[in-house]
Amino acid sequence: MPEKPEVITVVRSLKNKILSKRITGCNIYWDNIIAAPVAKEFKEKIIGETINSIDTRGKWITIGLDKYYLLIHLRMEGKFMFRNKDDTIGKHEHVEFILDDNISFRFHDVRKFGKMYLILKEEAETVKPLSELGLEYYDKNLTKEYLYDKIHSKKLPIKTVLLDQSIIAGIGNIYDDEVLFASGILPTRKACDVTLLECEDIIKNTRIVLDKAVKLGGTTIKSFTSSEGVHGLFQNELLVHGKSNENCPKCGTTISKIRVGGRGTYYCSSCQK
DNA sequence: AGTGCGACCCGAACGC
DNA sequence: TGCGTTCGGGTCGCAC
Repeated sequence: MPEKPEVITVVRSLKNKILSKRITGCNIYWDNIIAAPVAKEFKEKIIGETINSIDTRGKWITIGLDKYYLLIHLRMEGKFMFRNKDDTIGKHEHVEFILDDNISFRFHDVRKFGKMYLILKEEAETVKPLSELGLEYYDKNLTKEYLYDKIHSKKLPIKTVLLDQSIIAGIGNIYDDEVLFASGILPTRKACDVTLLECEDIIKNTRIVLDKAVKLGGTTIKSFTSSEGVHGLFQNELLVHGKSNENCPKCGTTISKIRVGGRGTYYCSSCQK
């Protein structure tokens, strides 16, 4: 499930493939991937635009065109494929951009959960989805005071609150578990019971865990590959997520699995308080 | 306003 | 073996 480190990895691998190319054609095979504007309009507007930049904002890929930003969310299994213009469309290829070198740049998503928006550049920061996003994990403004202020009145579990993209953008289910383990905090603790000092720990560990994951090219579990043939290595570094019935690497206690806010959650009942 | 939950999807894993 | 059922994952939008 692409979270921030995986999205950064995808963007890195896309840069030398699509940057400065012009979009000469667009085909949409599953309309629901296109969140806005409607598919027909999306297609008409994007043709003729040049790809000037590629970046990330939260878990969104932000592709800077001439007049628009193309925003792409991979959700669980979205990935990109490069094919020749006339190659057969695969079962899970839902959107196709023809580039001016006759390469077909395709969005592949088994679950069809991915989303794309085409938004006027000047509106990008003020309309959904980017307007709803909180701070990046590396943002200097992400301080313990910021986090404490955002969460100290919330009764939801800390795990759930860290998944809230309007507070810190980019943490998903996997890194959430890892950050809370590193911080020694039970995922079920109410956010309002988390202290200022613990907020500092959470931020520090978020930076350590996500930076390391970025260095290793993200986590490859299930079907995530950043782009064709690109595999991350961070799955080897996971300490608790997906480790139910294995031993805690710190104390040897069996790792527990529960559901928190509907999400599979892994933790050590001895190390996390 | 804050919170909870169904919808969106379909392959894999599971149960019988 | 083969069938039917459940699960998971991020985000949106609706209901309370």
